Amino acid sequence: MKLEAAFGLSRYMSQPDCNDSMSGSRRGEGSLTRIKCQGCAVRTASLCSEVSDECANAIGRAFHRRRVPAGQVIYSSDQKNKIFAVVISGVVKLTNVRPDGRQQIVGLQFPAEFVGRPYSGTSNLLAEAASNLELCCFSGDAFEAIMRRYPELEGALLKRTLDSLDNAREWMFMLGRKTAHERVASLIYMIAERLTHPGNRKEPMETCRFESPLSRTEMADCLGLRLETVSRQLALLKAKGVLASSRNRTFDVRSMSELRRWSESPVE
Amino acid sequence: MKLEAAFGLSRYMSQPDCNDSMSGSRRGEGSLTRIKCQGCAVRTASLCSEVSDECANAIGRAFHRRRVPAGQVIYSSDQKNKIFAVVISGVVKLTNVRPDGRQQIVGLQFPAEFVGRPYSGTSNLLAEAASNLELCCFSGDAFEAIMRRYPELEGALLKRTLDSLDNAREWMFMLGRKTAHERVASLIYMIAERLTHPGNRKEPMETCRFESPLSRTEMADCLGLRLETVSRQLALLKAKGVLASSRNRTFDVRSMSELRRWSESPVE
DNA sequence: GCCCCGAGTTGATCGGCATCAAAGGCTCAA
DNA sequence: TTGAGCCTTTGATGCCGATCAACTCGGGGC
Repeated sequence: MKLEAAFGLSRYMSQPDCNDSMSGSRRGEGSLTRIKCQGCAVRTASLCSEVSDECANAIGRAFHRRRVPAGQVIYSSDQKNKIFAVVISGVVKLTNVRPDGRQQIVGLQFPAEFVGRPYSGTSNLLAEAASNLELCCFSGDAFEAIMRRYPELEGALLKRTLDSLDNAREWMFMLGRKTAHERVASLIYMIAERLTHPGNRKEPMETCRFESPLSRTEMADCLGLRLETVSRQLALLKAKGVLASSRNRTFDVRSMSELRRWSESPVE
Repeated sequence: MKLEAAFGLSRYMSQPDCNDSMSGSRRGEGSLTRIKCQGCAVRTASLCSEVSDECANAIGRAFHRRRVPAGQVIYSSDQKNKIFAVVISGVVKLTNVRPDGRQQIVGLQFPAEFVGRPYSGTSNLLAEAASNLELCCFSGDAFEAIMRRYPELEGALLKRTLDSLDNAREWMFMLGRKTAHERVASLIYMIAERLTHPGNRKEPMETCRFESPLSRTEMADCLGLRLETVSRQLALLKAKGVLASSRNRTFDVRSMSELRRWSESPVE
């Protein structure tokens, strides 16, 4: 018997704010979590995999699945009710937006990664669905209660936050010191790597093909460039044979090693 | 009787690698930590203030004080023995350096802040003393042992790591979207704020004066600019009356509110 | 088929910061 | 006092990416 069927995609409603009716607060024996999470595509890579069974059960009792269409806001700093989530599929973008209209994408959360800001900080970020999403969501209260009860969860979050910080600092180098050509190559390389190996870091395939979660404007907002510049640099990479010509959002990487090389050498 | 005297600056040796002889592993009753940490300038703001007495005692038993002269490396990614520390005084810079010579400063750690990367990640950072430092140091083994024994420490670290991530993301906006003029104003504002209010965030004074921990080259490496550009933008800020003319590393801010305004508006 | 609309591409020009160059100022030592 | 060496400032010029503008492409509605 396939347990996935009972929790498969067909059960999700298309309304963005509807919760899966099987989730919620019904008290469960230990095996409930096992059943609920069995079909989860990211269960071996997400933070749930790092905590004790008891903590995992508490998580299993509190989450609800949610689908979010591309473009919809997941949270913004001006709303009070916090939300936390693990990305099941799709990509979340974190944007720093200013009153004068300038904006910078400061983070992308891929499947198995965590979304949300515990201990409300000073940051002023907007989290949006870059593509259609499936999320494993927690209300702020529920998640914080679990965190207080199971400090090990803080440890798991700490590891992931440190990884995010490493990523952010790598990105800072790009924003401060790389040329436009390197930036575009870096972004495509990063997306290819993280889309094809969610959660863990393996050697990437030499060729790959994927749908970009980002438009040209969004790529530019990631890279500190304008969309015209992104477009030109993509044309250059195609001319070099690193990318194959394909439709707008479809990327066809012919050589990941070449792409990586271009992402680190300033000359054209 | 002044306890500070017993642990005052006069006891520090000038050799960078010498440890304070009073620190170390002598088993202590609860009050030992209280005595050792009593004179600590950052004890109310650092992460030690957020943990239980028992955990604080374990920390108190494990640390050693260390002075580090400006310019010296604290840790680099190629060395295996890890180190962790709380900054007592001075500023630590975290630099992302590449083989081709390009570099970007991706973090500054001020007094009361934490230095070190638990759970060794993928990042390739160099931590150096930007100014003369006093550190409260832990060996990698000692610190990780305490962390395993007292998970609450992970919670305290999580809070600080999340704050660092917020800071990094704010900095990413600067690197991606601000003009040279805004960048220089942002940096001076940030340094002034953090130097004059170590640890906590209050409204800054309208005027202030401080010694910069950074040379022009280092400021440029923070901002993704060249040192000549930094110099020109500083001249502009002086011409506007936001900064008063003073010697190279002495900054004399005449109006923090004006400085903040210039750090957010793209026009000159 | 038709138009419309938004996203992306390509071209022409502009401007801000980098780059190259030289001079000023401070510290230290002889 | 003088000169060396380093950091910083200031000036002249050039280039990369921004900006403005026109065009192409593809999809959807009628």
